[in-house]
Order: sequence, then structure tokens, then C-alpha cells
Amino acid sequence: MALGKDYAAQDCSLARALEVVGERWTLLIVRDAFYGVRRFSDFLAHLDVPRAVLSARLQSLVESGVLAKDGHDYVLTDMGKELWPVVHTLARWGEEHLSAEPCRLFVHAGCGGRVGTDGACAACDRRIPLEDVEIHAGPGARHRDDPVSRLLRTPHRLLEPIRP
Amino acid sequence: MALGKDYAAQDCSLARALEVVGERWTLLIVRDAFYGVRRFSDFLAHLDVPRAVLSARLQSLVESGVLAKDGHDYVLTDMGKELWPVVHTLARWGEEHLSAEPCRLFVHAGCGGRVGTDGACAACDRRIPLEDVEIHAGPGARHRDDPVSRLLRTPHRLLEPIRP
DNA sequence: CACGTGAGGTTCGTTCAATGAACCGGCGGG
DNA sequence: CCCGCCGGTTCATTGAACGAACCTCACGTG
Repeated sequence: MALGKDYAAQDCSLARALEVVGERWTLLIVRDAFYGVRRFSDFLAHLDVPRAVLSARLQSLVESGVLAKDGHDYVLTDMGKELWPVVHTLARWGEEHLSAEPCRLFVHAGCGGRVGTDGACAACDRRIPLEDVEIHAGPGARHRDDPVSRLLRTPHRLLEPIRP
Repeated sequence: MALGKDYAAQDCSLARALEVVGERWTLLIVRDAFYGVRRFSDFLAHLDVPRAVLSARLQSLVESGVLAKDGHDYVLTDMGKELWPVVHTLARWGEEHLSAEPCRLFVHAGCGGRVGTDGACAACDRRIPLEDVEIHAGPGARHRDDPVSRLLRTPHRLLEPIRP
């Protein structure tokens, strides 16, 4: 979201959360961080976001403890990693109600079953730790052709850096 | 979020979802709808949002099929109701990482157990249908004193209208 | 009927964030 | 020493959010 960016009068933890991840672009940045994006230039290439805005968002995410800066890499903190259910649930909602076909699939690395809307593996019927989720390109992918999109299309685990 | 409001280049269902519920105030409006708020003036009293923005958001939520207009009431559609996991997960994340104390509690109407982060009842260990979730005021409530906040502080089920 | 009142908006000028292009500094080769 | 890239910052412009004022219809009186 934007402008005013705070919901001061709102007496609610949802409002607090939105102050941190509710601004425009922020949740897409977090999503990319789960996908293994870490460098400023990679976020920039993958999201079509103005450099100034990206800079501001990364800073505020670091400040609020969602990301940590490690050299030139931005990596998710434990607090940030706990946003996965949020990102996943919202993405699945969008997929079911707004998209024709999924453009990315999340798969349990152990058994190959797809991760359900509740975050559990369809096959194993167990909750899956973040590190055991693999990301695959889905049928609906419209094939952006920046270098980062190409790297993201090759299957890999969440959080695993897309660069060596 | 705001400005540009679309993420056109993003080939992703999360981006699609954010185009619908990602703008500033939108998710708080949806939250209030779950809490039983239905009238324009009640949203207005409870959120401190400019009338013009509220009007625009409600219209766009109706247009995208999250809300439906029934007379002067705005009510969640089935598609809208499926946003509950998103709202709940994000609120719990905010509560755990950003709030001192929860200001609202979600309770399984059947057994009185608290609804966990995964949406299941802590006591019953079963997923709970939306209609069986009760909302109670939590210890962290800072007591806004508009009429709507006062109505919301009395325990009731999700979706149950706060007005007769 | 005239009149007031409240709900549900719309209009409009101001403010402030998003945008995008240009600029800047560090550093790692060649 | 020079070149180019990475990771930003600066700045003018655009457009959304804000807030106050206004409008309109429905209803309830006197």
C-alpha cells in the first residue's frame, strides 16, 4: 500500500502487519526473497520497480527485521521466513480465483506431491518445512525473459540462492 | 498498496491477488467485513479512511467479486470468504512479531479453544469452518470508542452482522 | 406540505508518495 | 590509469490519498 503507510488508529495486529509488508511492492519483494533472490540488481531486474522505491523498501524491511543485510545480499530472517504461509495462502487464493493457470507450482521435495492451500503436502498429508518446498514453473508462465526470471524457472528449493 | 495499482509485468498469481486486495485500506475493509461490518458508515467510523477512498475501495471490491452489494449492505461473497486464511495468517504474524498483546482473539465456538496460526482449533485439532469462529476482545485492546468498535468488542461469530 | 435529519455518497484543492531518468561513488579488472 | 558494473541517491513529474465541503435521496416529523 502507500501513502500515510501507517494505520495509527487501528487497534489491530493486522494493521501492524500491514504497516510492515502492506506497502506497494513489499510483498513481491518478500516473495522473491523466498524464491532465492538476494541482490539489489536481481530484485530490480525481476520486479519492474523504480530503483528508489526498491531501495526504500529493502531498507524498511531490514529495519523491521524481515530481511537482514549480509554484504550485498538481502536474506530473510526467521521472522521473515514465517511470512511464507501468508505469501503462499495469498498466492493460492489468486491462483484459484484470478488466474487461468498457475505459473508456479510448489512441490514437496520429499515425495513430489503438490503443496496444498493449507501448506500441507497433498500426498503425505503432513506440514512441510520451508526448506523442503521446491518451486517449479507452472503451465501458466508467460515467460518474461530477464535473466532472473530464467533462473527462477529452473526448479530449486525455496531460500536456495539463485546465484552461486 | 497504491499508485499504478497493477503489477502488469508480474507473471504471478500473488501479483494478481495484490491487484485486488493489495491497495491501502483494502485488506482492513475485508477484515471488517469478516467481523460483521456491512454499512458504509460503519466502515467509515471504524477505519479512519477518507470517504472517497472507502467508496472507491468498496466499488472495486464489488467489481472484483470479493464483496457483493445487497441494498446498502456490503457482504462477502464465497470468493471473499476464502480470504479468511489470508487475513487470519497475516494477523497472527503481526501479533507474534509486532504486537505486545493480541487485541482480538479467535475462538472455536464449539469448544472454546483458540484458533491456531494454521487455522485449526488448539483443543480439537480440527480445521474450523468460518462460521464457527468467534471473535473476542483480547487483552491488548486499546479501546477506541466509536460505536462500531464498541459493538465489535462484544463476542460474536464471524460474518454475523453487528447490526440487527 | 414544508422542514429537518441522517445515510450514502461525489467533488475538489492540497499534500505526499511513486515513477523514471539522470547522476554519483566504490571497486574490480585490463 | 581507465572502463564498466553494482548499488545506490537526487530530482522533476505524475497521480493517488487526504479531508472538508457539497449533493441527493429517504424517512420522519409538525
